[in-house]
Amino acid sequence: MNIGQATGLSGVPAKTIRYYESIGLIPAAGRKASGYRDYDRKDVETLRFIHRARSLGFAVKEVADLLELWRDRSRASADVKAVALAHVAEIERKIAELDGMRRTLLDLTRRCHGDTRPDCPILEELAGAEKG
Amino acid sequence: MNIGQATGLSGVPAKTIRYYESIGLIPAAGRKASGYRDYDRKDVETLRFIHRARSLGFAVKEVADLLELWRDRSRASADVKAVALAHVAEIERKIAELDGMRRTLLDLTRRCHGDTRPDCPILEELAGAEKG
DNA sequence: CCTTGACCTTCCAGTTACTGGAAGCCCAAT
DNA sequence: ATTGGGCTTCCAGTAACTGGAAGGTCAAGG
Repeated sequence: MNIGQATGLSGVPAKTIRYYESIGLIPAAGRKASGYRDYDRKDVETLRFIHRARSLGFAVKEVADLLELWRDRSRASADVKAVALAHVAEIERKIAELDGMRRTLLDLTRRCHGDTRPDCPILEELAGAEKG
Repeated sequence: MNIGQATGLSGVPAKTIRYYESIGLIPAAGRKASGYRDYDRKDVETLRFIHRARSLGFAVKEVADLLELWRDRSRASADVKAVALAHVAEIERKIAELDGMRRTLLDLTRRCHGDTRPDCPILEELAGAEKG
């Protein structure tokens, strides 16, 4: 099938599929006589795997690792679980960071009256607070 | 003062200060006879403002907007508050997205026994689930 | 006076993960 | 024959820096 079909079945945009090929995340697709890339069901399955892994926030490099684990029938499930849990920890770190920002901002906005007057604690804090 | 001093007082790395200058976030610094950039307390104050805004997750473009609001003595505090609240909403959107990933991953890892056996629900879900 | 080391300068390149766009070929249908 | 998609490659741009090379400046020590 053409790249457009693979896109439809996998959810990965054509441009992104070509990009993945260019960085070696997926092997170079076969070609038809026309020069068009040719995909089969197995290729689409791989693309779907990649699409899901990316949507769970795994970096492309991590997806490459997961693909390897996926193809290695002899790997221990503990290896996969370790990768997943490390990623969860990273996600939790990001959430904590964002939550800190959110709290600080909400605190600042609560103290800003938000009317037509010019004085604003938000800017004052950004300008002068010793903490941050 | 030299750029190194400005870095020490503002928390913004020298390379980043030069970068901010190159993109126009801050005006070009004055120069000494030697060609070294020369900063004063006001410059450092601006850099600290930028540093804090960035640490709260504002994009550089948004920081530029905040700097303008900061310098505009006649702006309404409501304008500043609107920017801050919009940013809070964006942060909350990101947190929700990350939390969704986290939940899914924790669900998968709970179902993976994580021992030396090769079968692993994590990879199986990535490979085959219809949802994701 | 000379050297040493820290600090400064500019410029180029790399990072992450795509995405947009231009120029041009291929294919099916009218 | 011509239209309209879909496909090809390649170049460039995005966000926000960061690393590194080559070389100028400055203050201190001998």
